[in-house]
Amino acid sequence: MMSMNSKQPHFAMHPTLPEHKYPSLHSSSEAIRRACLPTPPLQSNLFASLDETLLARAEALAAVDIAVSQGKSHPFKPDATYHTMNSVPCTSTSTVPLAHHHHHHHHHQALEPGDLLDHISSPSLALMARAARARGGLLGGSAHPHPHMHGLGHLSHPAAAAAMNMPSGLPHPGAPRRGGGGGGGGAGAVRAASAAAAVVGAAGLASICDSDTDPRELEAFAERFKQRRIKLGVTQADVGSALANLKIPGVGSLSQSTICRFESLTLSHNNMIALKPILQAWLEEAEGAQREKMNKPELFNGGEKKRKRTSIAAPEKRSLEAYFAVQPRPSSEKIAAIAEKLDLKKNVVRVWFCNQRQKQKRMKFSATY
DNA sequence: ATGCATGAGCA
DNA sequence: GCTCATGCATA
Repeated sequence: MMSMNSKQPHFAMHPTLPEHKYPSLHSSSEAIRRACLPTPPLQSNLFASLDETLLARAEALAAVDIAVSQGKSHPFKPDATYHTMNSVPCTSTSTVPLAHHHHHHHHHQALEPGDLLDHISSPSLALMARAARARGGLLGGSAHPHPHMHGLGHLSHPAAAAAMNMPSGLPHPGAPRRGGGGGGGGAGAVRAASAAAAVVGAAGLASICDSDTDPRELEAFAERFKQRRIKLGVTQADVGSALANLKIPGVGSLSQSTICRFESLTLSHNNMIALKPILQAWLEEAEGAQREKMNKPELFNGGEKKRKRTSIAAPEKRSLEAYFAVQPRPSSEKIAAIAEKLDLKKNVVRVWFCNQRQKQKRMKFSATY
């Protein structure tokens, strides 16, 4: 009972590419908070059980974290906006990889994690930190052909793999556009599209070149895109649904969210690279035919059930952040414990951690220039 | 503009 | 069960 999608068949091509991901870096607030995350004073002293102790400490940490953030005037803004500005001479031509950054270090060692998370901890923490760092740091124009490290490489197709040496992007084919209600049109499938594009290369969209992978180029494009889009008087949602009209094989529509994220570079590097050619194609089309705007009056459905967004209250969120600082990847048991402690559904907590991790990986590099 | 969520593919 | 790309629902 819940979502039924099937609005359209998913394409079975998995483009997937195991690219690497770039460092994450979020910017502002997060960076700040991390930077300032001082040593938590640890004031909690009431423990009943191990879990309780852990939780209490983590929460205490959270409190500290908050205090610090607030002091800076920032409670905690997740992904901030990066804005790399252009302090760089932009040499976006192949060979010029940018420096990347792997700044990914947290330092909440002030409090011993091991201490906190007894079971999980110690060794695992080190490992994870390492792993996280390993994947980070690339991007830039550097062509670091990572075979694929963690679980990302869905490179399953030899053909695709062979075809793509460059960053292609879009990993999976399936499209989760269920429920339809909403807003837009729902039908797209960019992923497949990009796969196709990648494979076919210059067939339809622009071929992917080194320059396309340059973060600076992406940033510049995103900016131009937004500017021109606005000039055309088109909303993000309009762009999303209009993509389906491009009839690019495999490319369907995208949501306002995605367009927004593209413009603000709140997407992963690979995702940015995959979407760029598609949006560029739309932009050219739209500007070419600036006279007609198509609207798809395809409104439909009226009886789907709407998803209700669960909202995690501030206090709980703070606790979660504290846990996250100590252990970004809690075990199932740990998640269950946390969920119970915070009186949240386990799945909600699990998803929260997933999303948190994903956020940390978004583009928004802080330029290491 | 973002938070919470789904779902595909992979391990 | 994770990662990733995306999306609905919302503030």
